Amino acid sequence: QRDAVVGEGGALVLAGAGTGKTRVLVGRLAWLLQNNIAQPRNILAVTFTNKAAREMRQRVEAALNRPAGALLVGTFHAVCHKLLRVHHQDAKLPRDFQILDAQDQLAFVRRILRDLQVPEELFPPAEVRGYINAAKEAGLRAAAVPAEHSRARQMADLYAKYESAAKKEGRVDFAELLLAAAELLRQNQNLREHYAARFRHILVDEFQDTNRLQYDWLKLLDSGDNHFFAVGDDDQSIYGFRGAEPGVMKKFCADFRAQKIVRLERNYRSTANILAAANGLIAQNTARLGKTLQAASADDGPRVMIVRAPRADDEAAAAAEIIRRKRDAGADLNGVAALYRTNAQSRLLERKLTEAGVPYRIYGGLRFFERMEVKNALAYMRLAAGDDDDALLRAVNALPWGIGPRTLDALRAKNYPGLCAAVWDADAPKVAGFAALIRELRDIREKDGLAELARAAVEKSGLLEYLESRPKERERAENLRELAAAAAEFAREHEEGGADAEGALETDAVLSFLANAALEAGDERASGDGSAAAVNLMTAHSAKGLEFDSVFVAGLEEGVFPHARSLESGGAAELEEERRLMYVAMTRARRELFLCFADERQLYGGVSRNPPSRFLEEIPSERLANPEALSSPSASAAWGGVGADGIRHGFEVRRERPKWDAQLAAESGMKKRPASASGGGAGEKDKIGFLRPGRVVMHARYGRGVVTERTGAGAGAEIKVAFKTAGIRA
DNA sequence: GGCTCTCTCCTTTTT
DNA sequence: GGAGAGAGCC
Repeated sequence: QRDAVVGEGGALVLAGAGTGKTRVLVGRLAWLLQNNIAQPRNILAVTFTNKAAREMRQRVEAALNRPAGALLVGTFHAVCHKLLRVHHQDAKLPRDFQILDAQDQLAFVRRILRDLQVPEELFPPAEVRGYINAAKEAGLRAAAVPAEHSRARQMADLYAKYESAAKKEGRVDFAELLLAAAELLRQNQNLREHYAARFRHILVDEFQDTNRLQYDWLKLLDSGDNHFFAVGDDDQSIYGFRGAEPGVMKKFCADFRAQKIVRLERNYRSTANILAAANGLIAQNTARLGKTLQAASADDGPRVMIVRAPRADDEAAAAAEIIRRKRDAGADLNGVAALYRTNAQSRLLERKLTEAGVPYRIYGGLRFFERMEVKNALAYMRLAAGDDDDALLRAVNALPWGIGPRTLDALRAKNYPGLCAAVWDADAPKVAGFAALIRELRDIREKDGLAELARAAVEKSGLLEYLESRPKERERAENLRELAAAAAEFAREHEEGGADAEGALETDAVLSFLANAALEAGDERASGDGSAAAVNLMTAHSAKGLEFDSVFVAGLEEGVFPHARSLESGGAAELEEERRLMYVAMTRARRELFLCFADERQLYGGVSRNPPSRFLEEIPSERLANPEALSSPSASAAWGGVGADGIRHGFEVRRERPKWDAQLAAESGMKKRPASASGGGAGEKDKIGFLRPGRVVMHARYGRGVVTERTGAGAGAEIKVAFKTAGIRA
C-alpha cells in the first residue's frame, strides 16, 4: 500500500479484493496534499458511484483534518455535467439543459418513434435506446456509426433523429454527458489545455469498469506531463455487459505513461480458506493480468460449506435456518448476506426468512427519485422550469385530468412546435385547467423558489390528495412528502453552499435540484427497517465493494449461476465474466462462506433440474468442508460443518427426492399431453414449446444438456442446448 | 377516459 | 411465476 501511495509519477495499482484499495486512494490524495505536491484544485479523482465519491472526500478530509475545498471528486458523469454547465455555450447546449435518466430516455425514445410513426414491434424502444447508448459509449455519433446492413442503417437513422431532437429540446442523456464533454475538449484546444494543465494529478477508481468513452475522455486530459493514477482489479470486472472494456487495464501503462505497476495481493478481509477457494476459482480464467490473494490473517478459518438441497425452497429454508441459529447464538445479522445471480431469486429467501422469523433487508429496488410518484411530481416541477413535452405527458397521465390519447392527438393535430405550446393555447376547459395549474407553478417558482415549488408540485397539483384518498397508496403519499422535504433541504444547502470550485456556476436551485435528481437517484433503497439488525439480500453485482462476516451464495446451478445467457454463445468471454462475478461474491466473506444449490427449482414457471454449477467444481476441494455433497446427487440433504461461531450446524431437509427417471417420464408425458393437438405439426409445436431455456433435456448421443435458447415458434422453432461434453448444439 | 383482463417475456446495473 | 404492456369493456 505504501509503495502505491508514495511517489510522484503515474501508476497502475492492481488491487485485489479486500487489499485496501480505497485506503490507497485516500492515502494517495492525502499524501499529495500533505506534502504540498499538489494543491486541491490540481487534483481530479474520478469514481463510478456517488457513494464512492462521497466516501472518498470524507475520508480524505478526515485524514487531513480539514476541508479539501477545491479538490474535485466525483463520478465521470458528475464531473462531465459540471464541465458542460460551466461551458454550455462552447458545448452548444442551452443553459438549462435537462438530464435524462434511464427512464426519461426510454420515454423520449418512445415519443420519437411515435412521431416518426415507427412501429414499436419492429423497433422496440428499449433496443433502440440500447443501441444509442452503446454507440455513444463507444464514442460514436450517428454519422460515424457503421451501418452495413439495412437494420443497422435504420438504427443509425433513428439515432440521428434522436440526436437532433435531443439537441433541439436540450436533452442530455447519461452517455451524452460524457460524449458531449469529450467533444467539448476535443473541439476547444484552449479548454483542453486549460484543464489538462490544471489537473496535475488524475486518480481513477474501479478502472476495470471504464468504457471506451471514459477512457478517451481521460486521454483528453493528458497534458503530456501530468500524472495518472489508476486503481482497479481485472478479476472484478463484472460490467462488460454495459460497455466496460476489459482491455483497458492492459493498455493503461503505455497510454498514460505510468511508470510503475503495484500489485496489492495481501488481503485483509477474508480467511485463508476463503481466499484459496476464490483463488482456485479465478485461476480458471485465461484473460487476466494475474494476481493471487494472500491472507493477512494467520487463521485459516472454517472451510467453505456446501449447502445442497433437493429443491430450491429447501435451499432457501436451509439458509434461513442456519441464519436463524446464528442469530440465536448471538451473531449480528447485519454481518450476514445472502447473494444471488438474479433479483427474482430473492423471493424464496424472503419467504423462508420470514417463516424463520429472521428480519432482512433487500437492496436493489427502485431508488427514491426513480419511483413513479416521485417522477410524477418531478414532471410537474420540470414543467414549471420550462416547456418539456415528456414531462407534460407524464404529468397529464399522473392524475385523472380528463386528458387522454384522443385529446392529445387533437392537440398534436394543431401543428404547434410542440405539445406544450399547443396546451398553453388550448381553450378546451380540461386542457385549460391543466395549463392554469402549470402557470401557477411557474409563478411560484419565480416568486418563491425551489422549496415552495416542490410543495406546490406535490400539493397544488393534486398528487398528494389523490394518493392520500387511497388507503393502499399511503407509502407513495409519504414519498411525496419526503420529496418536498428533500427539496426544502436542498434549497437550504444551495443557498448556503452557493459557489463551488468553479465559482457560482449554477445559480438556479430548481435546475440544480432536477439535475441532481437524475444524476444521483438517491441511496439504493433497502426495503424494510433501515436501522434494525437484518440479513442483507442482494445480487452479486450489488455486493461489489461490500463485506460481511458470513456470506451465502444461492442458486449455484448451471443455468442460474452461471446464467444460461452466458452459456448460449459458447464464447469464453461471457462465462469468464460470470466466473469473475462468482469470485466477487465469494470474496465478500470475511469468515464464513456457504455455497448453496438445489437439485431442482422452478424456473420460468416450469420445473428445472440443473447440475451443480461448474464453479463449485473449480474450487479446490480441500477448502470445502463437505466436498462429498457435490458428488452425491442422491444425498437427502447434505450439508454440515462447524461455523465460525464454533457451533456445529446440522439441518436436515426431509423430503422425498423425485427420482430422475420418474421426472423424465413425467416430462415426456407432458409432451404428448394436449388433447387438442392433432397431427404432427401441432404435436411438434407443443413439444418445442415445452423446451424452454433453463430446461434440462436428455439427448440420445450427447446425454444431458441444458436448453439455452429458443428461436421462432411452432414447427419452425429451433432450440440450442448446452451439453457438458459436446458443447452447444442447435 | 379509466379499469381489468389476457398475452408475452424473461440477467446483471450506475450514471 | 409474475411483471408489464396492450386490448377490451364499462
